[in-house]
Amino acid sequence: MNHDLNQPLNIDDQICFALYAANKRFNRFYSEVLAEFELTYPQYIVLSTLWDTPDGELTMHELGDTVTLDSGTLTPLLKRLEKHGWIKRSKDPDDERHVLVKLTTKANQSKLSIVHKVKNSLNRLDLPQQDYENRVNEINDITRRLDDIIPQI
Amino acid sequence: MNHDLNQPLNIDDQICFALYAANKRFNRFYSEVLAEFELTYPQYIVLSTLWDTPDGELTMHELGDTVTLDSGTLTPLLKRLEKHGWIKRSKDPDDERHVLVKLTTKANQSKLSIVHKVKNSLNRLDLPQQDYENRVNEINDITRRLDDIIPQI
DNA sequence: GGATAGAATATTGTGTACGATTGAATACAT
DNA sequence: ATGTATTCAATCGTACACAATATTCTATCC
Repeated sequence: MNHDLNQPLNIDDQICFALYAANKRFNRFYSEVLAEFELTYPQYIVLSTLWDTPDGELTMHELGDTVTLDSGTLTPLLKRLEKHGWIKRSKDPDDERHVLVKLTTKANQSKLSIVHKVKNSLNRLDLPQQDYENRVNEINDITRRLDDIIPQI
Repeated sequence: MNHDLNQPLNIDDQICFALYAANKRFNRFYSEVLAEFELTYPQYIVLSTLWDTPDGELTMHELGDTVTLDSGTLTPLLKRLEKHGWIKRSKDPDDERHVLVKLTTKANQSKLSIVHKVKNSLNRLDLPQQDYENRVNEINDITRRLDDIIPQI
């Protein structure tokens, strides 16, 4: 894998190529880190979102809004998470159109060790805190700019 | 789509979530831009790579190295590109294990209008040139750091 | 209160991604 | 020179990602 990051591609495309490549690396990185928990990267993102929710429960709709995924992606992903005992799906008794997604005890108990391992692995990136925050802000700024110019969905 | 980019997720994960989100936006962005040419984003990346090659020809192996994709992804993608007349695949007479991927006349003739449209669309991002280059460098730096810590393939 | 519009999720179809396996062609070692 | 190892590409299985459609439930209007 000797991908030359500085090869003279179309200057205009460089930022998306860079993001495309970096995202694939993170995919591989998280795959390895999460392998022992039998979690994929998108599954971890979903779990993280739930861990950050006060009562660990969201409707599919809210979840989809947060991670920008539609039911076509979320339904099978959540079914896999449920099959492996991370979440429980149930219909909202107040409105049976909604599906409630709730963390299981297993998910709550595993949170610490999973987050710990991810944290330790990411530390090896060795990025100063200030750099780290700047880059997050800059990347999010790009996302915002893209959201502005993409004919809205 | 009211994804709050500043929500208090695990600080350690923020950079990968940011990349994950930004990459998805670019996917959507390029999908719209490339729709009229019946090209997907990864297909465009492959074409771009070939356009940047002196004689518009690479082996699958070289192509895979450049875009970091293996045969499992490239073979079907290239078959689709071939079916739509963008490239021609052929066995290397000197070593029949290699598959040569070559741009067609259609691909060479279409380059200008496709690149033009992409360029114009990306201009709407409205990023100063210096910012643009800095961000590309910073994102590529993250890729390099990840490559360093991912047990090599 | 029954027809209809609207909302949320599920399903289907296409296209990446990638690990693992297979198969064909070449290189190599003795 | 023949058997073995290596190298590529293709194939297979699993898992996203998303557009389009179908399905189910709720709200609304008359």
